[in-house]
Amino acid sequence: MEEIASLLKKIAPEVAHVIEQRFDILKNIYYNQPIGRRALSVVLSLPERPLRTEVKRLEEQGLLEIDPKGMRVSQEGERIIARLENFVYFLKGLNFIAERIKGKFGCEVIIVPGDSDIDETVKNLMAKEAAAYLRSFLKNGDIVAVTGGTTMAQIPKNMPRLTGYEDVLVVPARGGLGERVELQANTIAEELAGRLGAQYRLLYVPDNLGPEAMESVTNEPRIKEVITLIRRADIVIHGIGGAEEMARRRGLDEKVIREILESGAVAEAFGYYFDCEGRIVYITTSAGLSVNDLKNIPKVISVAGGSKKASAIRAFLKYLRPNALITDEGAARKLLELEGGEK
Amino acid sequence: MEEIASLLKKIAPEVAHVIEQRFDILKNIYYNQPIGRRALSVVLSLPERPLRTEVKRLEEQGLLEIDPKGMRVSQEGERIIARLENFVYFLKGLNFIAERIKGKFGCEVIIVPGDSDIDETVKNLMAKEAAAYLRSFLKNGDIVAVTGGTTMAQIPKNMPRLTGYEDVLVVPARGGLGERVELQANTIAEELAGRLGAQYRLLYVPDNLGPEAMESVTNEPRIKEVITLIRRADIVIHGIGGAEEMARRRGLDEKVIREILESGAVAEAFGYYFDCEGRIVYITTSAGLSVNDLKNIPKVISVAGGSKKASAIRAFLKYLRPNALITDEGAARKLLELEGGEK
DNA sequence: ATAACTGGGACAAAAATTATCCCGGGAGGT
DNA sequence: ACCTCCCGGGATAATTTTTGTCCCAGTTAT
Repeated sequence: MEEIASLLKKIAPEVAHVIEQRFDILKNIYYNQPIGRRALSVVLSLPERPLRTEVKRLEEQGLLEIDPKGMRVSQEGERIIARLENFVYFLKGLNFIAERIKGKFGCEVIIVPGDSDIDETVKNLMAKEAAAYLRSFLKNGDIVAVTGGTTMAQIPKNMPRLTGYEDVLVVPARGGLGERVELQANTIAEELAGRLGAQYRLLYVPDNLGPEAMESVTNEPRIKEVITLIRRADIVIHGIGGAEEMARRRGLDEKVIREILESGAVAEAFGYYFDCEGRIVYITTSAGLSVNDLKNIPKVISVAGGSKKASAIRAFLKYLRPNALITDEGAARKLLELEGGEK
Repeated sequence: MEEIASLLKKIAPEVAHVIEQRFDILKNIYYNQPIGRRALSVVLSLPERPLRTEVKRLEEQGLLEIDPKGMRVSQEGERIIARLENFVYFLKGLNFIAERIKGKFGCEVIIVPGDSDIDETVKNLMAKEAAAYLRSFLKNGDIVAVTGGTTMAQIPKNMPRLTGYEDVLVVPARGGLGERVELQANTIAEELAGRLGAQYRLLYVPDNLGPEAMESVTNEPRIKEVITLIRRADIVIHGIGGAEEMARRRGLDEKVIREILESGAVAEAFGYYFDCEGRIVYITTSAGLSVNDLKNIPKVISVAGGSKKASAIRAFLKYLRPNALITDEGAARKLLELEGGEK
């Protein structure tokens, strides 16, 4: 596969673009179906007419079904998407990039093609990889902790319904995050447990309580029990955010935000803010997993993509080496660029 | 490889065409180098301007070197050609066709892309395959018999210079064929022996001698010895010709030609003419291997291509099942067509 | 010398691609 | 039962790309 990709790039480089583009189109239809020609042309930022020719070709190949409701990918098209993603991976030389990142940061690296800053559906690809990766070693008895975020929210949706994981326990890594419900860790934990046919426990603790309020809440027996379970997690899957974006999404005070940013924060994970050297510069008061606990957790999986997040990812990786990083092409390329520029 | 080819055909069928065309171009430059743009446009029957754009692309990729003497393929280009041929094989679905022919005729089938009726260089591909196939089982002590013909003539040229075959003996399958010297069995035997570093014995006996003349010639001790060796051959590599074409090339009388054709002859091999059912309808008087001897020869390799020869190949295969058939796309497709039409 | 190649450049004609409309129809919300 | 919105498909004109066909200067083999 890898060899053919390089062969193709040599003999017909323009062709690579065509294939990548068709993959993008197919993928975007798949995750937005049914969708119309014009709406699609907007999300792909591709002129309508060229899109139309492309779509027509795909339809002729039987990969697309197209009726007055809009376009959908056919069963055959679905099968093609998976194989195509794999091929595009090599076509873009992502295997090479993954190898280099692995060399620099010493963790497993999985890269999906695309840039989630430009194309929302790329998050689905990352989530699918995360789900597949989790599944590859998940066993009964494991405790899985998850965080919130847009990419994390896609993981349950990209996990097939399974059986045989009745003794798995899914928990949120930390308390409520003041985000939209569907992006909260609690929601994601519950949904993931649903897909796995597993148990789940939730943790409702507001962020940024005062010290004594926090104390009294965490001493509630039922809450205390959940926190204990969380700290004993075998697997953590978490997102990484940009510092400013996350601070705003959590509705922090403008003053606090300025303070955080002035201290050099670029990344956020688990409610901790990191500067570009991976130093902790601010902590959101919250219940659940602290980053110190991470060292005792056998399997840490970081999931984050988008070229704008590259520096955040880099900062977090400097703080902690996870077992695996699942990211996208946009972030991966930028990450290498940042690293290369420094050396 | 096969899977990627089918993937590519599904997702971007036009691309397949581009790749096949570039392969054709590269291949034709390789076998005719150095060659100019215009001359190439003639042998490819491709308009000059499109060819020019293609050539420019290939040059940009470093596959072509291009100077005032003409175009040549670079070292990298050479490496690409081999890999590309293999890929084009699957892209054209020749694996599938080979399987079907094998099923119908029960012999190994090797198909190379292209049609030697249209593109002369395809004969080189067949010859290269024949050479590689021969090499795969040739061992010291073997006697190899070869016939004449345009495709056969390319075999020595596509055989690398080898050592370790000092005890191999290469002989012509039959006496002189009244053809141009470079296409005669004797010449080919000598050249092949040269490449292998092997021994060779030649056989100069004119075609169509009268019975008593033939008798006296074949009783010559030295000639008799060679004929004995030929009959003991372990491996025979032979071409198959169209009946009319071969009769003319041998300079037979117009009257005889008409007679042969009227008896339904479509194919020629070893000086024997076959009708479309594989029955022998005419025999050129000549010394050497007779088709009866073929049954005692462990390894028979038939090499012939070009869509116009499909019916000749079919006729010969009905007469005798060789161990392997090495042919080209044009003949293979036509062959299946003929078979399919009958069933 | 000269004839027959070579690649590169130029340019008008033709073809394909592009952008941008409009139209009739069905779905979903009201 | 309506009304509105989005759907695919068709049409058209402007624009870009591709195509065919020259000529030219240099190189090589005769």
